Amino acid sequence: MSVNLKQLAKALNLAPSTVSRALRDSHEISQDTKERVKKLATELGFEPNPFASSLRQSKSKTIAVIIPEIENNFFSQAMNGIEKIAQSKGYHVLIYITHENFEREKSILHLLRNGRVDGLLISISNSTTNFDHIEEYVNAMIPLVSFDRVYESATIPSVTTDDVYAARKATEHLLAGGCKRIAYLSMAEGLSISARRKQGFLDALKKNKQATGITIECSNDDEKNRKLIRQLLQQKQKPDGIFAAVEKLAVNAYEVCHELKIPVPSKLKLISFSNSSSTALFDPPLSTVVQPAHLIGEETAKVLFKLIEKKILMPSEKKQVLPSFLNERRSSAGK
Amino acid sequence: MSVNLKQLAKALNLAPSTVSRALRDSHEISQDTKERVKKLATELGFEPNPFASSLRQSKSKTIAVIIPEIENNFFSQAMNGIEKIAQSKGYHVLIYITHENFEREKSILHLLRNGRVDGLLISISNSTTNFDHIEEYVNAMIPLVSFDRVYESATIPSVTTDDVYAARKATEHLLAGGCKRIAYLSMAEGLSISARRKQGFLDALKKNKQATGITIECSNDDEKNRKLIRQLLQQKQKPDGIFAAVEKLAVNAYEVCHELKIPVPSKLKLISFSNSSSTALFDPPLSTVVQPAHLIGEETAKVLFKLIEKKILMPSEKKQVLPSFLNERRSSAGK
DNA sequence: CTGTTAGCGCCTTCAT
DNA sequence: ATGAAGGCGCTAACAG
Repeated sequence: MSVNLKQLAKALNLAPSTVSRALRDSHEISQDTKERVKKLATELGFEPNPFASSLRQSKSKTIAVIIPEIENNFFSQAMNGIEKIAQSKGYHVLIYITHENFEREKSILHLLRNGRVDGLLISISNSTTNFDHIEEYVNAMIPLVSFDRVYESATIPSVTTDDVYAARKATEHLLAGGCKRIAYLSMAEGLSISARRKQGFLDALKKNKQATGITIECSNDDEKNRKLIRQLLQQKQKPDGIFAAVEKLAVNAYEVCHELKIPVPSKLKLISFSNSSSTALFDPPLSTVVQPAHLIGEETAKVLFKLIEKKILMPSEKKQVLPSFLNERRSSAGK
Repeated sequence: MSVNLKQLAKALNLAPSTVSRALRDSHEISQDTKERVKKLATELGFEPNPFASSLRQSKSKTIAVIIPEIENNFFSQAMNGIEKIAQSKGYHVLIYITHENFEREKSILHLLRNGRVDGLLISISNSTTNFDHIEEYVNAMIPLVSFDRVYESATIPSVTTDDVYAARKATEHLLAGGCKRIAYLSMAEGLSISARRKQGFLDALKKNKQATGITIECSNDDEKNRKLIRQLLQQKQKPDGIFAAVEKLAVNAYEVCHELKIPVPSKLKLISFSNSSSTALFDPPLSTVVQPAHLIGEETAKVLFKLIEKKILMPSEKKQVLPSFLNERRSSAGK
């Protein structure tokens, strides 16, 4: 391949150790040699072999990001934020997609327990029920931070949004618009996040005695979801409001509304968690609860780097909660 | 950290090399020892140090993906396809986002010229005009495949869609719907892909003498784009059709149409390149040219792995062209 | 079938 | 301010 330290040293009539120090700006090298070394290094396009230095220093300058999916605005925005911080720190980013598969998540984590990365960021798959594979990292003292879909543990830092609050606000918004019977479309129970959003939904209803709530468990299967929603909207006691826990389900709901020609928002109001900006162009424009995904990514990465650099975390950084934003649009407009 | 090969060997009363071979299923190790070794290895949770073996074998089992952005359905879908193939091959994936910045692209490529990865996939930034940094890889014999936004070079394999054809088809679709004056909204000239789409647009118009075309150069700035489109739609000779080269611009066009209350498709027909499935819910549903992004990702990765494994590429694999799909929806419905 | 030896390229003592 | 030597953990070549 290309030139290595030894060759560079020979070309300069210096010892490899001197060259190594010069390149790393050691104070015990004369200004003169430093310049000489750096000049030739760039000329020859020298780049230190990352494996040799990782092996020697046992650190990789690499982090891993493990996410359930990437074709999802929330995760791609978070990824963007993470990559930005990592790049600014001179770190490399490995990406792993679990496809919501617990076994895959386990085996990826297992794979990374060997020093390949200096730390990892994870958003947990929705099929994950056991957290031993995460606990292992705590024991192994490898920095790990979880975000959004977090593992609720005292020892692992996390960055989330206040899903309970946001879901309550969204539900209250529907109630304020006059909804009396609201359906909550949820995805994958067992996920902390899903439980929290449902909690907020129920909290809002509890405080409002005139309204009732229904909960519909949906899945990743669009066809099945539409069927469920179709049944929901065709029964005698049909809802006048729908709160979708994830954008995908709002899309399914829209599809059914279009199909059954149910006027939104006059007969049915809709709101959903979503990070897609084009929901503004939906027919009608979809009201959304937007999570600060990019910021979540940035903050998660920042916390990880503090851990990697062995800095002390402020108490507020250990469990960071960022506010979501309610975007009121026509789909939930009051009468 | 955890246990290493030497310790494992000592615990088994074997030489490190024997253990190494046993774990890699070498044919010259007895079934008996293999089992003994593997048993203890999993018991102790042994994972070989990746840097030591990468250093020794000078291969990293890692590829890099360099893309202009990730908050874009095309790229996140392509990424998904790439990651899928890489995972099936047991490879790790490093992700780098250039944010359409040429300098960043250059420095990332520079950074990777040292063996950190066994090969790379790149989709070129739209501010890239010089390709020396790519040529370097050809000279260094490091496998590199470009996709979608490719560098047109005889030596570098690529995977694209037939943008000329797809753009021509989309334009012809507008013409068939009765459009006489079509505006083409383009992003970032200088990009091969943009040039190709424009070419297809012009080709279609050339064959149709009754219609004329206008070209509008847009940018990444939504505000400016809307202003340009507003001007376009308010002039005396306004277009009756718009073809957006990227989804972002279609969104801008929709925004302006809503704002100016221009009825789509009766007064203005719209079509756009896009990989967002929720365009079906737009008001009105947006006609799109959809690229097979996931497949492009898969194919690109497959070609890269053939290169890495030093397999011969079939002629058809060197410059792979996959078909896009025209999704006719209401926004471009004929009168 | 298993062990011994050497070295991948770098960084870090320890000398000078 | 510079050099020499050793070793990070693994694997491949060479013995036996």
